[in-house]
Amino acid sequence: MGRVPCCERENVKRGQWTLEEDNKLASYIAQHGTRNWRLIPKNAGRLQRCGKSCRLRWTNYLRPDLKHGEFSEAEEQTIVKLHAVRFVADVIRWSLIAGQLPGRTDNDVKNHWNTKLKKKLSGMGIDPVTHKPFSHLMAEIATTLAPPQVAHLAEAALGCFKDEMLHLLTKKRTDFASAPPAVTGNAYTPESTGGGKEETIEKIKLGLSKAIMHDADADKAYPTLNEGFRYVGPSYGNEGEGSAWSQSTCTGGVAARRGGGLHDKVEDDNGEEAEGGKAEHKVNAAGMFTSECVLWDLPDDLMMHPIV
DNA sequence: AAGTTATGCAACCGCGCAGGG
DNA sequence: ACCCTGCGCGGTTGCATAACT
Repeated sequence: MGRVPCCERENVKRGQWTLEEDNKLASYIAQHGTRNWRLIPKNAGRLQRCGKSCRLRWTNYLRPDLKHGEFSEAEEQTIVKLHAVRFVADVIRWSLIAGQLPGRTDNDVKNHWNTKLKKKLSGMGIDPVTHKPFSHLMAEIATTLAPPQVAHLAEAALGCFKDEMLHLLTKKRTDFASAPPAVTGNAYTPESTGGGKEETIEKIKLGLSKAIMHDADADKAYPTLNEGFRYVGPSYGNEGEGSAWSQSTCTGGVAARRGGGLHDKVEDDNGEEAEGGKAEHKVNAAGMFTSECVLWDLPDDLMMHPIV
């Protein structure tokens, strides 16, 4: 037996809400509150909406305490910080994150994260899922694989990267007349590069290897970027005044660095050692962010928020 | 100016949980 | 113990608009 739908599909309007519908719903809720969403559409001036739709419209848009418009820099930083904590806890609860931002809904926060903040972090060379620099992740992966597997992985990744770069460059119609192989027209195909793919991959691999083998100066701060965003945690590499390239390629032996690994041993409140597992992350989420592997300078009140 | 692509937001979908009967 | 209902949640989709060609 399937799940009973929340409402009859017929005679139920969908899509954008009109001003009239908003007014009906808002005035009804102002008088009667939000008990029993299923009955609200009928009672609120015969709204042809299902109760669930009404609830969403109210909670995400019509509530008088909601804040609309751009997210402030402080709000963005809070989202990123809490997202990092939630990741460690294995659970991203947008509602809890939104709870720290008065006037913002979980939907707001989620959308802002998906459309802007993820790109922002990626642009900084930081993986928005793990909140670690891409270089660090690559190094971590490399340490867990046998050399032939690493080579295959690197080749595959670089092939994708190269294709993407060429796609972008040709799309922008950048003139690389002096940089063979020339890409003719703006219809890029791997073949159109004149067979230089293997060579290019080899060059990039060589460059990567050099970067990875480079001696670490691991305590430099992560580069400050534009738009007021600053990663305040420890450095994962030896990046300096780097471009996105230097951020993502110069790992500087970070694989051996302790503290940021996904499977590092950590201690709980009783000093007992644990390894792996969800509970471990929950217990140590705050601890991790107040120790060497701190990613963001979280204030105590945020850190102490229970992780569910 | 017209067509195409990218972006951001609002809304929807379906699952899981909690509480009541 | 089981079923039903309401609600909350995260993931996804659809659409309007901006940006680009």
